[in-house]
Amino acid sequence: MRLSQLFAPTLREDPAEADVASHRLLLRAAFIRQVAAGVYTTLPLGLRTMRKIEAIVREEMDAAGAQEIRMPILLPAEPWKTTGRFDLYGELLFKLVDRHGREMILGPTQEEVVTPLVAGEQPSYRDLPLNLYQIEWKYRDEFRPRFGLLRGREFLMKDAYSFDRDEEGMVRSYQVMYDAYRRVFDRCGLRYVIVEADPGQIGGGVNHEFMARAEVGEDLFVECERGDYLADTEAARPMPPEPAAPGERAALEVLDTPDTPTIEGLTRLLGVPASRTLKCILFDAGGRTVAVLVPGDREVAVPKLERLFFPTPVRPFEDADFAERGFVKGYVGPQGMPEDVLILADHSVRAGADWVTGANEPDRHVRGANTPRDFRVDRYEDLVEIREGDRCPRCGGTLRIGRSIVVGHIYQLHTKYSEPLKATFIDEDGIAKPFQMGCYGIGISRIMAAAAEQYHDEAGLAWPRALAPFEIVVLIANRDDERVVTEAERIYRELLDRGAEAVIDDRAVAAGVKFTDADLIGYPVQVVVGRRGLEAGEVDLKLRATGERSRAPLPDAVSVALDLLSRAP
RNA sequence: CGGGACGUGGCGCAGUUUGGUAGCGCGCAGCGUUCGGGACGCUGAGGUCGCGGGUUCAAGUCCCGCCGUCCCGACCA
Repeated sequence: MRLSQLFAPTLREDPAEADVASHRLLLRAAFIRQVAAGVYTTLPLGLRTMRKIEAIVREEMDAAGAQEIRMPILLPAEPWKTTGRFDLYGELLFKLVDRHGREMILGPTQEEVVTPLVAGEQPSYRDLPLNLYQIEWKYRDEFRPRFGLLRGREFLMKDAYSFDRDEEGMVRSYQVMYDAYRRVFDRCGLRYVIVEADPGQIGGGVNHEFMARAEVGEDLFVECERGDYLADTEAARPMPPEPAAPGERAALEVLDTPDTPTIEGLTRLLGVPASRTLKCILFDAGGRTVAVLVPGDREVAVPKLERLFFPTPVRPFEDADFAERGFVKGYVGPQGMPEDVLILADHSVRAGADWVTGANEPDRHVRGANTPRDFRVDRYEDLVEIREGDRCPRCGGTLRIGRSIVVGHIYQLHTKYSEPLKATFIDEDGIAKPFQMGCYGIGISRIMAAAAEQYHDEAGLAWPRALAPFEIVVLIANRDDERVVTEAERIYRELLDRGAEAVIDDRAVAAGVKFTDADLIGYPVQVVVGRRGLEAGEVDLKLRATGERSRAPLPDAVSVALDLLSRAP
């Protein structure tokens, strides 16, 4: 490719709308342009990088026995109502109505399409296992698109779906994908971790997230300092603390605490640490009242609670609920809870005693609350949001929190979709059974942004070889010198002949512009052909990743450049 | 959806406080000089100041409404 012909309008200054490095640099280096909030055009350079990611994914998916198909983006809403995801996704779904008044959506994933597709062929157990995948645009009407490609409303995703006759097969298919995913992210050169995660709106059971480490990442994970535990913060379960030693307990005492509905106010008024207070948070789970107890310095992890009640929806009490069900907002305590209220406590509550908590009347709290004397706990569960410093569930070591970008997520779905969609196969015993399914996503466009986050410096992008739009740039430093141009063209030709993805910067711009653009776009290797070098019979080379510069005699320029490329990350 | 900010040539910004000729840098076009890390001179093109309404002799500037974009939060791959 000749840069004089490439549509690559680089920007000299940082665009006003971009904040994070990947967004800023992908715009400046002419990989993408914004069209609307969370919607982007991919320019030639960006397209090349994205296709490299696609190619890696295709190769690994095909090698793992998956078959590529292409499904529509525009989908009827009906099957989504059948599986319940129409309401579950809610506002996050892009919805539209066609001229006949039919409800349609733009697909955020495609379980509702692929499941009937496979079931429609009335397959036999002999046709299984089956794994179908596609690489297509996905749509989610995010509340707040941000960080460029990292959270767009339109994004390119590889989604795969496995169909098995039994759970054992499904787990096997899952494992095959798990291994394929590791190869994909290894080949992309990403620094990543694999964690147990929360299934979110896809639902189902066992699932893993592949998280690219990044300071700007929106997803938090915990890792043990000793390296034996990794988990998404939403799924992480800290080691429960030691139960409080048995012994004498304080008497229950009612205190006047006017105008202190918050833990913060309470600690100030009474001079006790928040960890000695007991938070009693009320939820509604399908009409039933659920009280959740956690120490005052901790937060309830709502996703954990939701999983406990899945598929029954759980929501926090609203103001009206308090009044209707006879609770005093800001002064709720577990003592004297009605029998039909389910009281759940986090394991950490076991570690405390003589709690300060709400008295269930306005402007009053109690001190010295103890279970089972003063209140009951129906069940102890893991219900707190994990935080830095919690103990590792495996070894008791200290847990740290890291930030990351989720680039892949795989799920064991069991019959979550096949059952409601009545998607069955005929088993060996002649009986129709629902498929055991798994689904597997990779954010293609997000990988490009995640890699940009991991591979950049002040000067611009510095792609790992596998993702670079071009591998080598041949830079003509003196365009007016015929010998320089001739040599540069010769080196460029030879590089192409030897299979390198080379580009020649033959633009009629100052050499400085070419250097700056080369650093900004991030070709792994730069070959500079100029008068100064030619006079010494040499070309200059630069390895973008390290900034390392070297020289090579003219006749060896091509092989030295290729050698340097092979050393690129 | 709650809080905040912004919207002025292609890009980055000033001008809005105190209403009165629409500016700067970069980029773009032409000519000349330059030519190894974003050169220089001269000439030139390019703006319904996000949109609509209102106040005023007069609105980029004041008022009202809307739209768009970004940041924080809630939510989420």
